[in-house]
Amino acid sequence: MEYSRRMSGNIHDMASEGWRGPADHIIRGQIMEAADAHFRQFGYGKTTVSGLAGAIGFSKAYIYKFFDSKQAIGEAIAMRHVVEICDAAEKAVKNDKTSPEKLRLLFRSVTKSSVDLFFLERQLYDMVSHAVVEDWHCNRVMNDRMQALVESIVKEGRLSGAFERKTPLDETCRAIRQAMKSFCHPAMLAYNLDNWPKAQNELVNLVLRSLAP
Amino acid sequence: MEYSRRMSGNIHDMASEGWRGPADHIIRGQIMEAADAHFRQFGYGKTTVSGLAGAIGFSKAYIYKFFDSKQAIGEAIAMRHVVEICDAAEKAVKNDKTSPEKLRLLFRSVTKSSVDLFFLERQLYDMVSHAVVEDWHCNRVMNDRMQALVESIVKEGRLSGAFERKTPLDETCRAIRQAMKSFCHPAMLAYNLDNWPKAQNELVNLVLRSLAP
DNA sequence: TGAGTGACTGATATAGATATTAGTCACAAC
DNA sequence: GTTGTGACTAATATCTATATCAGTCACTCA
Repeated sequence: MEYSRRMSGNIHDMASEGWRGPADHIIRGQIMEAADAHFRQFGYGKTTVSGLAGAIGFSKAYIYKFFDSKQAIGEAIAMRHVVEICDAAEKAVKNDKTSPEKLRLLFRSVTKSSVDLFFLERQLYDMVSHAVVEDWHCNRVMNDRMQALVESIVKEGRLSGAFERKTPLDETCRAIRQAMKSFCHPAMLAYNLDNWPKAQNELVNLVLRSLAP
Repeated sequence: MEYSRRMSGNIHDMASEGWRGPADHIIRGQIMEAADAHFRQFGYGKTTVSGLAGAIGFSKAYIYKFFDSKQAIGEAIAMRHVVEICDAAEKAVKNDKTSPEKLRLLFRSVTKSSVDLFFLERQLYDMVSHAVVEDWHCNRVMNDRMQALVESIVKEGRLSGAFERKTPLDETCRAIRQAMKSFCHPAMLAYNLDNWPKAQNELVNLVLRSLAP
């Protein structure tokens, strides 16, 4: 299916909340493609379920054979973009760089993805913001993957001797993510649009100094 | 005057933007007291300039002999609370504690003040939020004072040998304030209400590790 | 000349009637 | 049993007429 190719991992484990009927039905993919296009063009609020149904040549009632609600469709689309952001971040750190470099690249990648979404696909950004602010399921997925990524980098850095080993691992990782929230959280992104590369670089420098052995 | 006693420093330098007529006129004080009470009770949006005027026994037109606009009154009130928060912070670090302790106390004080405002005076908090988000004048004042406070603590810590001296002072201070934004910025406060003492403590620990010589 | 105001305007908010929309269900066609 | 829908309801959004409000100004009164 078109849509599942764009997902990493098992799409059903991550995005199947609010789904109805067969998970791999072809119509589900058509609904999601239509939803993606409509959310991009009109935004989440102005998109109607009837419009979605019309776009793929069915009646509105049929949509509800595949999704619990309009929000469930929104979550599925938001999840795709959240997964894209996470995938890009994982790809950015999957190389031969040092642990400090990886941490730097991780946050640069996430912020870059978010800022791009903010500027290039504002309608989608607004929806993803809602997802984060209202703590949709996809937000949990995002947080878990980010936590895991940070943890793996810090662990690696500790093993290689690049990072200190005294502070408890979980505290360190929580604090790092908290520090970076002022760049990653949608509610803050708007205040850092002008000079985020410099400000973020300085913040990562601080984080790396805190990790020094 | 009642109101100026509650200010530290020169109130005219800080809050006189949008003022009209004599700065020390007794009516100005009455307007501000009425405004403070109305903003507390009804919020900024639901408070009317006519209501303010009626409360002190004058007509609405007279108010405009003292303030450019309703927002100017709002700024003056927001400034009072911003100044209170800053004063509390300065008081919290004016003791014989070590520099690391001071940094810890500084951020604890600011967050505490903000959270208290959030819970106890929600209407005022909403107004102060607007002031910060829309970058009113009082926000500049707040930022400048906070920057100065952080800088003085870091400088002192560097002199005493408690903090490292390699990183440029201004970069260090900017990064520290950026890191703490996820607790100080009104847009983020709501997401950290549940466990801010623990999360903030961990973040300050990280900052202090980054400052270690 | 300074203190104070009624009456005015354009912009904004409110309210209530109207129209869309999300979501369900019984049912038809195959 | 699977695919698909028209008709329905309750909730929500949109529209519009009305009222309120921010802000000004010419004016009065002392």
